[in-house]
Amino acid sequence: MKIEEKNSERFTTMVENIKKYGGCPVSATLKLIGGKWKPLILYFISVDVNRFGQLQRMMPDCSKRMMTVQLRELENDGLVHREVFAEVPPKVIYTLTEKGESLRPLFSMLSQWGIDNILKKKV
Amino acid sequence: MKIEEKNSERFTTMVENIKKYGGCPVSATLKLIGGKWKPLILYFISVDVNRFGQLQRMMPDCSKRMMTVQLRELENDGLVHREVFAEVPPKVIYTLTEKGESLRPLFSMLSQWGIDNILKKKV
DNA sequence: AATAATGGTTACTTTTTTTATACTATAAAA
DNA sequence: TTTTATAGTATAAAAAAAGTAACCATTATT
Repeated sequence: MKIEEKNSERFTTMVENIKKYGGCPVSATLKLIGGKWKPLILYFISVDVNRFGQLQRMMPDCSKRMMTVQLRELENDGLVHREVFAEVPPKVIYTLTEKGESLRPLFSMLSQWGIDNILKKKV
Repeated sequence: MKIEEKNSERFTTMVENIKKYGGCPVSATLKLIGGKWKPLILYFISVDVNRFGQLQRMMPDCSKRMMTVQLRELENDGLVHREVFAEVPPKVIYTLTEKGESLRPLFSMLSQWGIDNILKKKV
């Protein structure tokens, strides 16, 4: 009897999820929030650093192009809302959607895990 | 008064973490678990699908090379332990380290969020 | 008349990730 | 003696992600 069979009851949940939904739900989530600058962008928007230029000043290592690309992806994934004002010079305000807001507890766990398991070593 | 100043108290936590630890703790965590096949590999190891060939059979779309690369990264990051038995044919068993085990609640949240916010749409 | 401010876009290059294919060692079993 | 099993390596090619730099439109200010 193979281990694959022996333990089969133990991982039906995940395997069934994958079959049922056509992919791993964890990977799917990580795909949305895992972009190089996305956690930081979402975080800053969540504390009302919500304009393109403001975000850039907070993240000087993120190029204009990357900022645009990541913001557009976040928008397309429904995590961020982009509101354009018909003014000159242009004014655009980014806010979290409800879906974006719902990530808060997740981010808080990810952050704490990172502090406890990765970053603290460097102190 | 700029918004950056106005809201400064509101995001000192994250900004201070970044300064204190030299990076965003969320990004740091995502870097460890965000590899294309890592969630699935960690999951299968966690349910004792713990040999190279078994993992391959469970994830036929992950090439041998990718499997090796991801397993080595997980090992180097201290999430997975690799035990080699001096047998022929070779026998290697992968297990979660304590650090790897500590990811469980995180994965459970990531999975639920993905089911609720991404995958359910496809049903 | 030139400059600044905002929020980008476009084209091109470099870097990183992923894929594909072939190859390895050893002992046991057919 | 050829095949099977295990757990990988090595090398090159293709694809995806990220970086760089120049450009754009409009209005107000200098």
